[in-house]
Parts: sequence; structure tokens; C-alpha cells
Amino acid sequence: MPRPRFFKLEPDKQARIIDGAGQVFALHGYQGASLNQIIAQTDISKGAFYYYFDDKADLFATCVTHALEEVFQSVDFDPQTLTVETFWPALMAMNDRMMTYTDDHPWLVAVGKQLYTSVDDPELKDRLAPLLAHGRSLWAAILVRGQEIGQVRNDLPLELLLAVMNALDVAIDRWFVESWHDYSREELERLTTVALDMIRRMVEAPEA
Amino acid sequence: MPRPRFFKLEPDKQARIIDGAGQVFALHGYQGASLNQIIAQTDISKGAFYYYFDDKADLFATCVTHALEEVFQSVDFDPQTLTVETFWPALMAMNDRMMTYTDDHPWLVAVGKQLYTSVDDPELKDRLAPLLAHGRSLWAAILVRGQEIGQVRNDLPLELLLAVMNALDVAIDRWFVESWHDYSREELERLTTVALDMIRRMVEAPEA
Amino acid sequence: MPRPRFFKLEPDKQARIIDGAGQVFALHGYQGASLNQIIAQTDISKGAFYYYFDDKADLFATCVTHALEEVFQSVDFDPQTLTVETFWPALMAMNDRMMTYTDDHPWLVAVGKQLYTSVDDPELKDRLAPLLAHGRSLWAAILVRGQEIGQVRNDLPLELLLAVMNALDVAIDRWFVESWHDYSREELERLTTVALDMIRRMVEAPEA
Amino acid sequence: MPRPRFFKLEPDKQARIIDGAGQVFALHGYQGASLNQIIAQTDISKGAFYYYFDDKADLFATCVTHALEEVFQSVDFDPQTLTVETFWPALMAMNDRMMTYTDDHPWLVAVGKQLYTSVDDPELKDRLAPLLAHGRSLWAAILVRGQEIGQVRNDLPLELLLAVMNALDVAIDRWFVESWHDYSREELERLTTVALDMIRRMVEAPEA
DNA sequence: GATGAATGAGTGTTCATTCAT
DNA sequence: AATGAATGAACACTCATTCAT
Repeated sequence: MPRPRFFKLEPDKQARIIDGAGQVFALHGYQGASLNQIIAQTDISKGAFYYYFDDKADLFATCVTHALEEVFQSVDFDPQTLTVETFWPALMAMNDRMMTYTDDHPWLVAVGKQLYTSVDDPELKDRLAPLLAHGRSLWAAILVRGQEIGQVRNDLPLELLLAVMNALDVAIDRWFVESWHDYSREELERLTTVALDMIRRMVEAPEA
Repeated sequence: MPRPRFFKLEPDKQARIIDGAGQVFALHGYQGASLNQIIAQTDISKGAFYYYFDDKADLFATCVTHALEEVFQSVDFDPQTLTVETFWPALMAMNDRMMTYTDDHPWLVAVGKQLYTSVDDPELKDRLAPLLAHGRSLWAAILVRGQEIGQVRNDLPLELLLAVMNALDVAIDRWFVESWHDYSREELERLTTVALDMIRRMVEAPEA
Repeated sequence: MPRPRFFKLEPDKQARIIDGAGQVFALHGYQGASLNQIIAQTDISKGAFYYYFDDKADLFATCVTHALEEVFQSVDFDPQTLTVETFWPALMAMNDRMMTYTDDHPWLVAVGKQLYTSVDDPELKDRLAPLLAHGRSLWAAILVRGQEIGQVRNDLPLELLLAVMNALDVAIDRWFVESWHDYSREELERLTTVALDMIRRMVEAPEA
Repeated sequence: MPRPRFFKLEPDKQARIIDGAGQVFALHGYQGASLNQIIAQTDISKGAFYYYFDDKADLFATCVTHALEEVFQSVDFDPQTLTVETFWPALMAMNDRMMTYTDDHPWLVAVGKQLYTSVDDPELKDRLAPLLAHGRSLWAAILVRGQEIGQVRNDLPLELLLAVMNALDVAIDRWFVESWHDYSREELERLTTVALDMIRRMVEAPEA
């Protein structure tokens, strides 16, 4: 992750760097984004860049982390406290918060999604592993709690459920981002609900 | 795609090229794979490579095409003939066939999956568009037929259903490829069935 | 120059090769023309090409030679027999013949001109030297004869006169080729005469 | 053309780059000169080269521009002010200045000349067009002024006159560069005068 | 005689990274 | 703390030429 110096920078400059880099990564992916593009977009010198970050992968990881922190913060409940009554509503509220957020910060979503596709890049794998683990453990806690209270199916390995939920999430997000302009607000809201219901039907315990 | 000469090559050599390239692409993705790696892996000279293919994108497209042809061939029924009784069994049989295939050619799955992630690469987009369209139209035909006979939900845009089904497919495949060795044969078979059921629950018409 | 075998080929095929190659050389120059373009244009196999010619430079030299032979043949008089009365008319007649020829074989002119620009290409220099020498000796004979009979200035080295006449020739040819379509036939004929007069005024002995 | 950074370099280094590149271009032409040769000759790294120039064509254009700037600067009079008395003397003085310059920087002449031969290279055409236009307009202004005051023939299209004058110029220059060592200073000076007279006789209005 | 598959050094260009200032 | 000049290995791709058939 970035050198500690980075966080001593004026928050404004930090944000400008992360934002500029994020936009480039969102547009071209990790490999396709060149450092030259990034420093041009960011108004930071090459030297300064290496003063704050180890390398390109470090910057990427920082961007992804930043993008995901927002997601993590949208989980404002303790999974252990969920009950049969609050389980699905809490998930839906969380989803709502993320949708709103998506609306405002399109590139963060794009970069966030890249976390999952660039997991096979050997150059990135180790760097992103902790991040992935964090995200996974968050979801795992929720799903496990769901299983405990009989809301989530337990006939499949947790890892598979996680993979599937995430893939679905990403696919749906992507579709919404791309189709935003083709539907009315109300229609979009209805679709959001239905999409979520689709996920629910998939992971819900059969007997529930 | 490749020059006609390529198909005049001894099938053995064709296979060696496609296979070698496929492995490298599977490992590093389109951008990450370098032609130098590929020709080293493939035991073909640089000149020979360009004698048979237009460029790197051409080779990639050829690999993906090759991978998907198997998938397309596993659809051995006409969607129009499906009925309420045969719809889900046909899909399951198709899935079975693909699973078996996956088992034997792990890299093909990895490359096939890249078709969907590399759709945003401008260098690749036009090259892969026909392939994507073909795959999509195949699935669209099946889903539309399913809607006609009341087996598939029609409260969501077809494009969204397609995106979601594909994402799920890929995620499940990937998980199976990675977890192959951690489960017994029987357990795997059971999981396959359950996974398919998960898809079904997701896209099945609520009233069905 | 080409292997003797080449001249045993059916004249038709010989012509097709020289013509095809000539067109490509005329369009792209010696360096810019690739052998692949040429064999495509020529309908000869790569192997056959190297069966008849030593290398690319050999083919180029052959084309240029072919182009210049026509020029040499348009000199149908013996310079030694020229007199004060016949000197300039003979040169003008020769020029006429070349103009007519130019009209019919545009690429030959283009390739012929390249003889002079590619003289500094080390790869070509030795190959084209004899050709250049031949052309030069022809013109030298004419100019020397002109000096003998007092029609050509002798206050400048012969080599300089040759260089200047050739440059002028090429420039005028090129201008005519490019402007062919912008003037009427009559206007062109008048211009041709004036252009020749320009050359004459330049090299004519001051006292003549 | 080159990036602004280039001009911030120590003049010495700028000169070394332009000079090294110029020599290679002079020797092999634009196409024949390889970047590898150039950076070897120039003692600059490949990376540094691309840090200062867009591409090979950019470097070439820079060399040609540099070469021609000297020529343009040798025109130290306003064509509009020329009179019957000053017209030819001004041209001769200009020619003298250029000859002196040629003496010191042989490669510049060679590269300058390439401006005219490489005009058909599609890769170069657009890059060099402004330069060519500038040179042409300069000469055109002089010739038109000459026509106005009755010193230059007007029975030929201006473009043809320009082409012819330029060709002559180049041919004479080239001959002088090559023959520099074969004649005495005095002889050379005499020849220069005669050569210029040759040009004059060619373009001078017949009645003048 | 003739083919065309095969070669590999070469091309122009990009890039993450380093380091003197 | 910050700059930006400099690097050189790597990239995708081309080419004249060779040679087994």
C-alpha cells in the first residue's frame, strides 16, 4: 500500500491523485493504463509518484481499496444481530445505498469490478489478496448468519455461494450502468427490486 | 480470422499452436500475454506466426472461437421444439456435456470466459463481436422459447437475463475448475445439480 | 542482373514480372516496396522469384534497365554525325519521342527517375553504376559533339552540365506528368517547346 | 514538432542530436535510416529519443527544418522592394551566402534536398507540407516580383518555373559539394558565377 | 522448374522505473 | 519534498531471404 507519506498529503491532493488514477484505470484496465496517462491526468510528477507509491500495482491497489471502503462502510450493521425479520430488509437497504453511491461515482464501480477480473494477474494477485479476503469475510459473515437463522441455503459450499453472489452483483451493476439511460426512473426502481429478488431466490434456503 | 493456410496445416500442428497460445492467454489474459511468450510456448517462429495470423488479436479470436465452438456444438436441439416437459431437462443435459468438456480442456474455459471480460478492449471489440452475437442469439432463442412456454420469467429485460445467466455460468464454471480436486466425484455431481437448480430458481417464471 | 534463366522465360511472363514490379517500385520507391507486395502484384511465387533474381536490388536494377533501354533506343542517331544545323533539331526530336513514350508508360518514367535519387543508397549504388555510366556516356557524347561544333557552352565541366541537364529533364518530366490533366493538348505542346527552349538557353554556347 | 522540452536542452546536446541524426539521414535517406543507427550515432538512448520527439518523422522534419531555416534567413531582403537594378544582384548575393553555408555544413544540404524527394512518402507528406509551402512561397514571391519588373519570363506556369529552379539549385549544389576538392578556390568561384548565370539565362525574360 | 512454409534479425515504439538534481 | 531527464528491456510486427519438397 502507499507509503505513509501519502496520507500526510493534503486530503485534496490525495483525492485528486486517487480520482485521476481511478478514472484512467476504469477506462483502460490495469494493464491498459499507462503511468504516463495517469500522471498527465493527475498533475503529479513522475518522481512524486514513486515517492508516494511503490509501483503501478500499488497505486491500483490503493484505488481499489478506496473504492471498496465505501462499500464496506455501507454495511452499517453487525451481521450477528440480524434476525429472520431483519435479514432481507438489511440486505436490501445495503443494496440501495450502494446503488445511490454508484450513481454518483461511476468510476469507483468500474475499478471495484476490476478487483475480480484482475485477480488472475500474477502481478496483482498478492497485492489484492488481503482486500479480497476482507470483502469476502464481510459477505461470509452475512451469509453464515443467514444460514444460522435458516434464511440462506446451506446445501452449497460457502465459497461457491460467495462467488456466485459476487458475479451476479457485478453483472447486474454493469447492466444497470450501461442501461441507465434507456429506462425511466420508476422502471429502474422496479427492475432494481426484481433483480434483488432474483438474487434472493437464488441463495434463499428452499424451505424459507 | 486466420489465413486459409492455417487450416491446411497438419491438424497436429494447428492444435499445438491453438493449445499453446490458449494456455498463455488463459494464464495472462489478452493484454498480459506477449507474443514472445506464445511463440516460445508454441515452438513456432515469429515469422511463421505472422504467416498464419493477421496479428495477436487474430490469434486470440481464433482461440476463443475454437473454445466456443465446442459449446455451440453441445446445443444439439432446436430451441423451438422445447416443451414444458423437455425445457429444463434439455438445459441440464447441455450443462452436463459442457461440464465434461471443461474437465478435459481447462484452458478453453478460461479463454472462453475472457470473451466476456475483453469485450471492452477496443482492440478486440470488433473482432469478437460476431462471436458474442452468435452466443447471445443462441441463448436468447432458448430464453425466449422458455418465456413462450411459461418456464422463464418475463418481468426482466432479456438482455439483463442473458447477462446474469452468463455471469452465473462463468462463476460456477470457474469455481468448479478451481475446486475440482477438493471434492469427491459424487459430491461434485451433487453440487453440479444444485448449482443448476440455483440458476433455474433465478430465471424460472415465479408462477411456474 | 537477373540469371540467364529469366530471359528464357516466355516473353509474356517476363513482361508481366517487370511490369508488376515496376508499378510497385514506381508507387513506393525501392525501399518502400516490399517483396511481398511485388509477388502479389506479379503472380509469381517467392521461390520462383529467387530462382530468377539474385535479390530485390537485382529486380530493381532490371526494371530500371528496362525503362532506360527505351530511352537509349530513342537516340537513333550517331552523335558524331550531328552538325550545326542538325544538332538542336535532333535533340528536340529525341525529346518528342520520349514525351510520347512517357504518355504511354507512366510507371517507366517514375522508375527511371528513381535511378537518380537512389544513387546514394549504398545497397543500390554499385548495382546501378554501370547503368548510370551508360546513360551518362550517351549524353556526354552528345554534349561533347555539341561543344565541338560550337553549340554547347564549354565554360563548365562536362559533369556539371550533365548533372544540370538531367535534373532539369527530370523536373520537367515530373511537372508534365503531374499537370497533364490541367492543360489542353495545344497548351501542353507549346509548353513542351518552351521548356525545351529553356534547356537550350541554359546549355547553349553564349556566342551561338 | 519536437516537444518543447527539446528546446530546453543544452544547445550543445540539441546540436549533437540534430547533427547526428542529420548525418544518418543524409547518408541513407529517411526510410533507409534506422532509429537504431541514429541513436548509436547520437549517443542518446531510445527512451530519451522518444522523450523529445514524437517519432522518426518528427526527427526528420526537425532536421529538415533546421537545415532550411538557414536558407530562409539568407533571404534578407523584401522581394517587393527589388528593382530592375537590384533583382539579379540580390539573387546572386543570396546564392553566395548559401554557398558559404553549404561549405560548413555538408549534411544539411543533403537533408535539405531530401525535402523534395521525400514529398511522395505518405508518412512524411503532411509533416513536411508546411515547410515546403513556406519555401515555395518565398521563391514564388521573388519570381513574381521578377515578372512584375520584367526580369523573369512569364511564358511558363509559375509552378513549372519553381520546380525547375529548385531542381537546378539542388543539382548544382550537389555537384559543388561533391567536387569541392577537385578544383581550386578561384576556379570554384568562377564556376559559381557561371552556374548562377546559367540559371539566370534560363528564367530571364527573353526580351530583358 | 517451382512452391510456399519457415526463419530471425530487424523495425519503430512504449513503458515502468531510477536517479541526479 | 519534488522534479523530469534518462534508461533499456520489452512489445507487436515486417522483411528479405532460404530450403525441403
